[in-house]
Amino acid sequence: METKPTESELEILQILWEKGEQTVREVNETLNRHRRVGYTTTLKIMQIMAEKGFLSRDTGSRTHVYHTNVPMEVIREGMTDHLVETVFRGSRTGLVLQALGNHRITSQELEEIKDLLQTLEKTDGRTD
Amino acid sequence: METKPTESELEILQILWEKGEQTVREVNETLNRHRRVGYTTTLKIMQIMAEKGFLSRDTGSRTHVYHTNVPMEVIREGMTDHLVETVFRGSRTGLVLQALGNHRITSQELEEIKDLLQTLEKTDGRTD
DNA sequence: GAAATACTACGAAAAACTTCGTAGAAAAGT
DNA sequence: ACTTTTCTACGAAGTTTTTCGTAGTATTTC
Repeated sequence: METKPTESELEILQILWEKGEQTVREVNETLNRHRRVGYTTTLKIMQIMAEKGFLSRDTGSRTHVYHTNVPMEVIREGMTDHLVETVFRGSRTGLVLQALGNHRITSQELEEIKDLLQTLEKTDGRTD
Repeated sequence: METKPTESELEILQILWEKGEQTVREVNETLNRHRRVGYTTTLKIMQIMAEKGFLSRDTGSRTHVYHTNVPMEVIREGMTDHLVETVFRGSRTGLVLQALGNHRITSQELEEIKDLLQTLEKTDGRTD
Protein backbone atom coordinates (compact mmCIF):
# COMPACT_ATOMS: atom_id res chain seq x y z
CA MET A 1 0.00 0.00 0.00
CA GLU A 2 1.08 3.50 -0.80
CA THR A 3 2.22 5.30 2.30
CA LYS A 4 3.80 8.45 0.98
CA PRO A 5 1.27 10.94 -0.31
CA THR A 6 2.49 14.18 -1.84
CA GLU A 7 2.01 17.40 0.09
CA SER A 8 -1.25 18.22 -1.69
CA GLU A 9 -2.53 14.73 -1.23
CA LEU A 10 -1.73 14.87 2.45
CA GLU A 11 -3.75 18.05 2.88
CA ILE A 12 -6.74 16.31 1.39
CA LEU A 13 -6.23 13.19 3.49
CA GLN A 14 -6.20 15.33 6.62
CA ILE A 15 -9.51 16.89 5.66
CA LEU A 16 -11.11 13.52 4.98
CA TRP A 17 -9.73 11.96 8.14
CA GLU A 18 -11.22 14.78 10.12
CA LYS A 19 -14.55 15.16 8.40
CA GLY A 20 -15.28 11.74 7.00
CA GLU A 21 -16.61 11.49 3.49
CA GLN A 22 -16.80 14.64 1.44
CA THR A 23 -17.47 15.88 -2.02
CA VAL A 24 -14.84 17.62 -4.08
CA ARG A 25 -16.59 20.93 -3.51
CA GLU A 26 -16.55 20.50 0.24
CA VAL A 27 -12.89 19.58 0.28
CA ASN A 28 -12.09 22.47 -2.01
CA GLU A 29 -13.91 24.91 0.22
CA THR A 30 -11.99 23.71 3.23
CA LEU A 31 -8.72 24.08 1.35
CA ASN A 32 -9.67 27.59 0.32
CA ARG A 33 -9.96 28.67 3.91
CA HIS A 34 -6.18 28.65 3.96
CA ARG A 35 -5.07 29.24 0.39
CA ARG A 36 -6.54 29.77 -3.04
CA VAL A 37 -6.98 26.54 -5.01
CA GLY A 38 -9.11 26.12 -8.12
CA TYR A 39 -11.95 23.65 -8.02
CA THR A 40 -10.64 21.55 -10.88
CA THR A 41 -7.24 21.38 -9.22
CA THR A 42 -8.76 19.75 -6.18
CA LEU A 43 -10.86 17.51 -8.40
CA LYS A 44 -7.83 16.37 -10.36
CA ILE A 45 -5.79 15.57 -7.30
CA MET A 46 -8.62 13.63 -5.73
CA GLN A 47 -9.06 11.67 -8.95
CA ILE A 48 -5.38 10.84 -8.93
CA MET A 49 -5.60 9.82 -5.30
CA ALA A 50 -8.44 7.48 -6.16
CA GLU A 51 -6.28 5.92 -8.89
CA LYS A 52 -3.42 5.50 -6.45
CA GLY A 53 -5.70 3.86 -3.95
CA PHE A 54 -5.61 6.58 -1.29
CA LEU A 55 -9.29 7.32 -1.82
CA SER A 56 -12.44 5.52 -2.88
CA ARG A 57 -15.51 7.22 -4.20
CA ASP A 58 -19.19 6.64 -4.46
CA THR A 59 -20.18 7.46 -8.00
CA GLY A 60 -23.81 6.61 -7.43
CA SER A 61 -25.05 10.13 -7.78
CA ARG A 62 -23.65 12.71 -10.13
CA THR A 63 -21.78 14.38 -7.33
CA HIS A 64 -19.19 11.85 -6.26
CA VAL A 65 -18.50 11.34 -2.60
CA TYR A 66 -14.95 10.49 -1.59
CA HIS A 67 -13.58 8.81 1.48
CA THR A 68 -10.11 7.77 2.52
CA ASN A 69 -8.98 4.28 1.96
CA VAL A 70 -5.93 4.39 4.19
CA PRO A 71 -6.03 4.78 7.96
CA MET A 72 -4.33 7.87 9.34
CA GLU A 73 -2.24 5.56 11.47
CA VAL A 74 -0.71 3.89 8.43
CA ILE A 75 0.32 7.15 6.81
CA ARG A 76 1.69 8.50 10.05
CA GLU A 77 3.76 5.39 10.49
CA GLY A 78 5.01 5.43 6.93
CA MET A 79 5.95 9.07 6.94
CA THR A 80 7.60 8.80 10.34
CA ASP A 81 9.59 5.77 9.27
CA HIS A 82 10.66 7.61 6.16
CA LEU A 83 11.88 10.57 8.18
CA VAL A 84 13.74 8.26 10.52
CA GLU A 85 15.44 6.55 7.59
CA THR A 86 16.35 9.58 5.53
CA VAL A 87 17.04 12.20 8.17
CA PHE A 88 17.98 10.28 11.30
CA ARG A 89 19.91 7.48 9.64
CA GLY A 90 17.55 4.90 11.00
CA SER A 91 17.64 6.09 14.59
CA ARG A 92 14.12 6.25 15.90
CA THR A 93 15.44 7.46 19.21
CA GLY A 94 17.23 10.24 17.43
CA LEU A 95 13.91 11.48 16.16
CA VAL A 96 12.31 11.19 19.58
CA LEU A 97 15.08 13.17 21.19
CA GLN A 98 14.87 15.78 18.47
CA ALA A 99 11.12 16.06 18.89
CA LEU A 100 11.39 16.37 22.64
CA GLY A 101 14.46 18.52 22.90
CA ASN A 102 14.32 22.26 22.84
CA HIS A 103 10.60 22.43 22.94
CA ARG A 104 8.16 23.36 25.61
CA ILE A 105 6.05 20.46 26.58
CA THR A 106 3.03 20.45 28.86
CA SER A 107 2.74 18.40 32.02
CA GLN A 108 -0.02 16.45 30.41
CA GLU A 109 2.10 15.55 27.41
CA LEU A 110 4.91 14.60 29.72
CA GLU A 111 2.65 12.26 31.62
CA GLU A 112 1.40 10.72 28.42
CA ILE A 113 4.91 10.00 27.29
CA LYS A 114 6.02 8.66 30.64
CA ASP A 115 3.02 6.39 30.73
CA LEU A 116 3.82 5.05 27.31
CA LEU A 117 7.42 4.48 28.32
CA GLN A 118 6.31 2.53 31.35
CA THR A 119 4.05 0.42 29.22
CA LEU A 120 6.88 -0.22 26.79
CA GLU A 121 9.20 -1.09 29.61
CA LYS A 122 6.85 -3.76 30.86
CA THR A 123 5.32 -5.07 27.69
CA ASP A 124 8.18 -5.15 25.28
CA GLY A 125 10.42 -8.09 25.91
CA ARG A 126 13.91 -6.81 25.39
CA THR A 127 16.95 -8.94 25.03
CA ASP A 128 19.51 -6.54 26.38
CA MET B 1 17.98 29.65 5.76
CA GLU B 2 16.74 26.83 3.66
CA THR B 3 15.74 23.90 5.81
CA LYS B 4 13.99 21.60 3.40
CA PRO B 5 16.35 19.87 1.01
CA THR B 6 14.93 17.56 -1.62
CA GLU B 7 15.42 13.83 -1.21
CA SER B 8 18.50 13.80 -3.41
CA GLU B 9 19.95 16.80 -1.67
CA LEU B 10 19.40 15.15 1.67
CA GLU B 11 21.32 12.07 0.60
CA ILE B 12 24.26 14.25 -0.26
CA LEU B 13 24.02 16.22 2.95
CA GLN B 14 24.12 12.98 4.90
CA ILE B 15 27.30 11.94 3.15
CA LEU B 16 28.98 15.28 3.78
CA TRP B 17 27.87 15.39 7.41
CA GLU B 18 29.37 12.00 7.93
CA LYS B 19 32.56 12.35 5.94
CA GLY B 20 33.31 16.02 6.05
CA GLU B 21 34.43 17.70 2.86
CA GLN B 22 34.36 15.69 -0.29
CA THR B 23 34.73 16.00 -4.03
CA VAL B 24 31.90 15.28 -6.41
CA ARG B 25 33.56 12.03 -7.38
CA GLU B 26 33.81 10.87 -3.80
CA VAL B 27 30.20 11.70 -3.11
CA ASN B 28 29.13 10.02 -6.32
CA GLU B 29 31.01 6.88 -5.43
CA THR B 30 29.33 6.72 -2.07
CA LEU B 31 25.93 7.19 -3.68
CA ASN B 32 26.69 4.41 -6.11
CA ARG B 33 27.17 1.93 -3.34
CA HIS B 34 23.40 1.95 -2.98
CA ARG B 35 22.03 2.90 -6.37
CA ARG B 36 23.23 3.83 -9.82
CA VAL B 37 23.68 7.58 -10.32
CA GLY B 38 25.61 9.25 -13.11
CA TYR B 39 28.55 11.43 -12.24
CA THR B 40 27.11 14.54 -13.86
CA THR B 41 23.86 14.01 -12.03
CA THR B 42 25.63 14.24 -8.72
CA LEU B 43 27.66 17.18 -9.97
CA LYS B 44 24.56 19.04 -11.04
CA ILE B 45 22.76 18.53 -7.76
CA MET B 46 25.77 19.63 -5.77
CA GLN B 47 26.05 22.75 -7.91
CA ILE B 48 22.40 23.52 -7.27
CA MET B 49 22.91 22.92 -3.57
CA ALA B 50 25.77 25.40 -3.61
CA GLU B 51 23.49 27.96 -5.27
CA LYS B 52 20.82 27.35 -2.67
CA GLY B 53 23.32 27.78 0.11
CA PHE B 54 23.33 24.22 1.39
CA LEU B 55 26.92 23.73 0.33
CA SER B 56 30.03 25.79 -0.14
CA ARG B 57 32.95 24.78 -2.29
CA ASP B 58 36.62 25.40 -2.56
CA THR B 59 37.33 26.11 -6.21
CA GLY B 60 41.02 26.64 -5.60
CA SER B 61 42.13 23.58 -7.49
CA ARG B 62 40.46 22.23 -10.57
CA THR B 63 38.73 19.54 -8.58
CA HIS B 64 36.31 21.41 -6.36
CA VAL B 65 35.90 20.36 -2.76
CA TYR B 66 32.47 20.72 -1.21
CA HIS B 67 31.37 20.98 2.37
CA THR B 68 28.00 21.51 4.02
CA ASN B 69 26.96 24.94 5.04
CA VAL B 70 24.06 23.93 7.25
CA PRO B 71 24.38 22.04 10.51
CA MET B 72 22.71 18.66 10.63
CA GLU B 73 20.79 19.85 13.66
CA VAL B 74 19.10 22.62 11.69
CA ILE B 75 17.87 20.32 8.97
CA ARG B 76 16.73 17.74 11.46
CA GLU B 77 14.76 20.34 13.31
CA GLY B 78 13.25 21.78 10.15
CA MET B 79 12.24 18.44 8.73
CA THR B 80 10.85 17.25 12.03
CA ASP B 81 8.83 20.43 12.46
CA HIS B 82 7.51 20.03 8.96
CA LEU B 83 6.39 16.48 9.66
CA VAL B 84 4.74 17.58 12.88
CA GLU B 85 2.85 20.32 11.08
CA THR B 86 1.74 18.42 8.01
CA VAL B 87 1.21 14.92 9.35
CA PHE B 88 0.54 15.34 13.06
CA ARG B 89 -1.47 18.54 12.86
CA GLY B 90 1.02 20.36 15.00
CA SER B 91 1.17 17.80 17.75
CA ARG B 92 4.78 17.15 18.64
CA THR B 93 3.68 14.66 21.22
CA GLY B 94 1.72 12.85 18.58
CA LEU B 95 4.93 12.30 16.68
CA VAL B 96 6.78 11.17 19.79
CA LEU B 97 4.10 8.66 20.63
CA GLN B 98 4.08 7.42 17.06
CA ALA B 99 7.84 7.05 17.05
CA LEU B 100 7.84 5.19 20.34
CA GLY B 101 4.75 3.09 19.88
CA ASN B 102 4.80 -0.30 18.27
CA HIS B 103 8.54 -0.42 18.03
CA ARG B 104 11.12 -2.35 19.88
CA ILE B 105 13.32 -0.08 21.83
CA THR B 106 16.48 -0.98 23.71
CA SER B 107 16.99 -0.41 27.40
CA GLN B 108 19.68 2.06 26.56
CA GLU B 109 17.38 4.11 24.36
CA LEU B 110 14.75 3.97 27.04
CA GLU B 111 17.17 5.34 29.58
CA GLU B 112 18.21 8.10 27.23
CA ILE B 113 14.65 9.18 26.76
CA LYS B 114 13.80 8.98 30.43
CA ASP B 115 16.85 11.05 31.26
CA LEU B 116 15.83 13.68 28.75
CA LEU B 117 12.33 13.74 30.15
CA GLN B 118 13.65 14.25 33.65
CA THR B 119 15.79 17.10 32.45
CA LEU B 120 12.83 18.66 30.71
CA GLU B 121 10.69 18.24 33.78
CA LYS B 122 13.15 20.14 35.91
CA THR B 123 14.47 22.70 33.46
CA ASP B 124 11.44 23.72 31.53
CA GLY B 125 9.27 26.05 33.53
CA ARG B 126 5.74 25.10 32.72
CA THR B 127 2.66 27.13 33.42
CA ASP B 128 0.17 24.34 33.79
C1' DG C 1 53.68 15.05 -27.04
C1' DA C 2 49.61 12.35 -28.33
C1' DA C 3 45.87 9.78 -26.50
C1' DA C 4 43.12 8.70 -22.83
C1' DT C 5 41.05 10.20 -18.66
C1' DA C 6 38.96 13.53 -15.37
C1' DC C 7 36.82 17.73 -14.39
C1' DT C 8 33.31 21.71 -14.70
C1' DA C 9 29.63 24.16 -17.02
C1' DC C 10 25.63 24.13 -19.49
C1' DG C 11 21.45 22.89 -21.49
C1' DA C 12 17.91 20.19 -22.08
C1' DA C 13 15.18 15.89 -21.66
C1' DA C 14 12.56 13.09 -18.38
C1' DA C 15 9.76 12.51 -14.45
C1' DA C 16 6.81 13.83 -10.78
C1' DC C 17 3.61 17.06 -9.08
C1' DT C 18 0.45 21.04 -9.44
C1' DT C 19 -2.51 23.98 -11.71
C1' DC C 20 -6.21 25.20 -14.51
C1' DG C 21 -9.04 25.82 -18.91
C1' DT C 22 -12.45 23.81 -21.75
C1' DA C 23 -15.96 20.59 -23.14
C1' DG C 24 -20.01 18.22 -22.39
C1' DA C 25 -23.67 16.54 -19.55
C1' DA C 26 -26.81 16.99 -15.61
C1' DA C 27 -29.32 19.77 -12.32
C1' DA C 28 -31.27 23.88 -10.56
C1' DG C 29 -33.24 28.39 -10.97
C1' DT C 30 -36.53 31.52 -13.05
C1' DA D 1 -38.35 25.87 -21.80
C1' DC D 2 -34.22 28.12 -21.54
C1' DT D 3 -30.52 30.16 -19.01
C1' DT D 4 -27.35 29.60 -15.40
C1' DT D 5 -24.93 26.84 -12.37
C1' DT D 6 -22.64 22.53 -11.05
C1' DC D 7 -20.47 18.54 -11.94
C1' DT D 8 -16.89 15.14 -14.15
C1' DA D 9 -13.42 14.11 -17.55
C1' DC D 10 -9.61 15.29 -20.06
C1' DG D 11 -5.69 17.42 -21.75
C1' DA D 12 -2.24 20.39 -21.44
C1' DA D 13 0.68 24.01 -19.49
C1' DG D 14 3.56 25.29 -15.51
C1' DT D 15 6.84 23.96 -11.75
C1' DT D 16 10.11 21.46 -9.43
C1' DT D 17 13.30 17.81 -9.22
C1' DT D 18 16.19 14.38 -11.34
C1' DT D 19 18.80 12.70 -14.91
C1' DC D 20 22.28 12.80 -18.26
C1' DG D 21 24.73 14.06 -22.77
C1' DT D 22 27.93 17.15 -24.83
C1' DA D 23 31.41 20.65 -25.09
C1' DG D 24 35.45 22.58 -23.61
C1' DT D 25 39.68 22.36 -20.59
C1' DA D 26 42.94 20.55 -17.70
C1' DT D 27 45.56 16.61 -16.14
C1' DT D 28 47.47 12.17 -16.39
C1' DT D 29 49.28 8.18 -18.79
C1' DC D 30 51.97 5.89 -22.04
